[in-house]
Amino acid sequence: MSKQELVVLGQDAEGCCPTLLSAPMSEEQAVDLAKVFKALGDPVRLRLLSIIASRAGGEICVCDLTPAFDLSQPTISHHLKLLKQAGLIASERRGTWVYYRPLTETTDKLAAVLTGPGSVVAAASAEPAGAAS
Amino acid sequence: MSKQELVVLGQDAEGCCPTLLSAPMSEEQAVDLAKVFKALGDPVRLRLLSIIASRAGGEICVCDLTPAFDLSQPTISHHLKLLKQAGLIASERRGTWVYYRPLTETTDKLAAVLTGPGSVVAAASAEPAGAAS
DNA sequence: AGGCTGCATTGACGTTTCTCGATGCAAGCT
DNA sequence: AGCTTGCATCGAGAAACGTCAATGCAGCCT
Repeated sequence: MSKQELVVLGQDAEGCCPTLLSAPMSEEQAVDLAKVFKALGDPVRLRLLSIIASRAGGEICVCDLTPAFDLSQPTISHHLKLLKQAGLIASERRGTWVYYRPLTETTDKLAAVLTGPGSVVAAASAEPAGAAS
Repeated sequence: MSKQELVVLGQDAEGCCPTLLSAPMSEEQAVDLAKVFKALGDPVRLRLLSIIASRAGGEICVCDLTPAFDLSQPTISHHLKLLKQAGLIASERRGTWVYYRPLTETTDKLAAVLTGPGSVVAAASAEPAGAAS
């Protein structure tokens, strides 16, 4: 149970105001947030996420994902794992195939964190949705 | 002139729709976006940015920044450089001191990119502001 | 059962990143 | 001029990361 999906980012432990820009953040907060941003800090993972998220049905089979890259299958699998651990996507096995779908709660929260108090985009509500298993 | 500040993210070369989640992104787009996210993918830089951005006057001297961390001065300087190259902060020298200030255009655009079409936070306008120099 | 296909895990290798002490440079001081 | 202070740059060493071929495992199909 050492490498679980990050649930953080949801409950802002300190008590309030999910934002990077309005107040100095704690070391702990920073460490957790950095994990998610780090997951987004790679072109392959960014493209993977964008492909998964833009999928009409809301999910996509790995078998359709792998051929979109000039990379080996284990490499794609590795990147998917990191995205999953960051709480950005979720997976489900159905028969022989594994399907991935985006977790928009996480990206929404990230967007809120990036939105300063004086910003064009006002930080909308951002209620703590109960994280799934 | 090899290591300039990233201006990207501003003009979406392909033509439209600054979002990660509504359509697959090009390799080029992904590479540029990844640089910014990578800059945010470190706890120290995240805290640096949050301290800089939450500063009332809009700017802060490096001399006030360094003692906030258990790191050497060169290390802080290095992280500030990366944040600057990512277009997240800007610096100005005044006399002996160097002051840093946040570039909220960049974080705003990141937030927009992270906001999917069906999201709680609607992708606000996001008109292509003329990029500075 | 035996074999095949889809995906994850392992182990290895080269590259990048983070950190430091040492040094360099610019600006203000005596 | 010399000294001191604030910040950046330069190597160097350790750790983390991205990638691959090889292997493992689960679920189908004869």
